[in-house]
Amino acid sequence: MPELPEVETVRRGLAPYLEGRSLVRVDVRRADLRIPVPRDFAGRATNRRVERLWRRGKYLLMELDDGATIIAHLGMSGRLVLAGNGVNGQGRHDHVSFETEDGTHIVFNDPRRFGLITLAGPGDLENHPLLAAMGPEPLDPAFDGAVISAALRTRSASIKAALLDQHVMAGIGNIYACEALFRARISPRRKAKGVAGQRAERLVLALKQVLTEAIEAGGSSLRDHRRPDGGLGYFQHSFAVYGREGEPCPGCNCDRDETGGIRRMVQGGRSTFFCSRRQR
DNA sequence: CGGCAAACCTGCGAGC
DNA sequence: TGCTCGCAGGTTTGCC
Repeated sequence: MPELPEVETVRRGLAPYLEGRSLVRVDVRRADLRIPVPRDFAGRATNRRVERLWRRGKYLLMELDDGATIIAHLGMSGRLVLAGNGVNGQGRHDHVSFETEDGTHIVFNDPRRFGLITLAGPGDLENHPLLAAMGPEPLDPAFDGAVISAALRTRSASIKAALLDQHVMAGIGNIYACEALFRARISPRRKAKGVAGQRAERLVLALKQVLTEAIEAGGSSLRDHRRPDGGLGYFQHSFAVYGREGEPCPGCNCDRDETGGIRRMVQGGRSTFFCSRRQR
């Protein structure tokens, strides 16, 4: 499910229930996620207070009062939801659950188990292998044309592939890569190193805008994404190209013919949606 | 380094 | 109704 806006939506939804609260009970019902939940996970998290719920790229991070940090990634199908919204903590794919001191139950549910929950000890987060090499946050004010140009300058891969590479920048997935390239009018086939100057400026602006708008809309609910309260995001209604193969291009209104309309191609095994007339 | 395919795992919709 | 196929928002690994 989750790219940066969806993870940020989850963070915002859960923060009021977690920040400043102690975890009085932690249950691991299934530990064989993408990387195994550590054996001592429940013991190390129980009776710790959550100081801060924050996000790095697509990772949700729960900083605990002993300096350790719970690391969660939702993979393709993961959810972190408040119990009671169709999830009770006992379901087939309810793998980990947390209960806070005021009786709130939060459940990590992930049918495909591409997600993970683990824990970094005090001081270990910065060097944690999952996070250490991650690129900059696209919504950081310091993320600008110069930063993105420097990150892309050495990359001969396509710009679409570069956007999906979490070492280049953090949090972009297939949907927002397609949407940002459309807004920036850049061909997904263009070499990443060819995105500099004005193109880089347009791309930075497009990324910031599409991510911000998506967060404001509560993310995109296609198959799996739910807000922590069970509610739907609705940014999917604002997609310009993603999943719109065969439709007229909303930018130039070109219709489906030799050169126009929204087309789908496969890059690196992932679908790319684009308008070859508008994106160069 | 790059590009690609496959692997991880389950569910869903389309088509027959 | 029921089966098979293809596809899915992510990431890693291995091969050429």
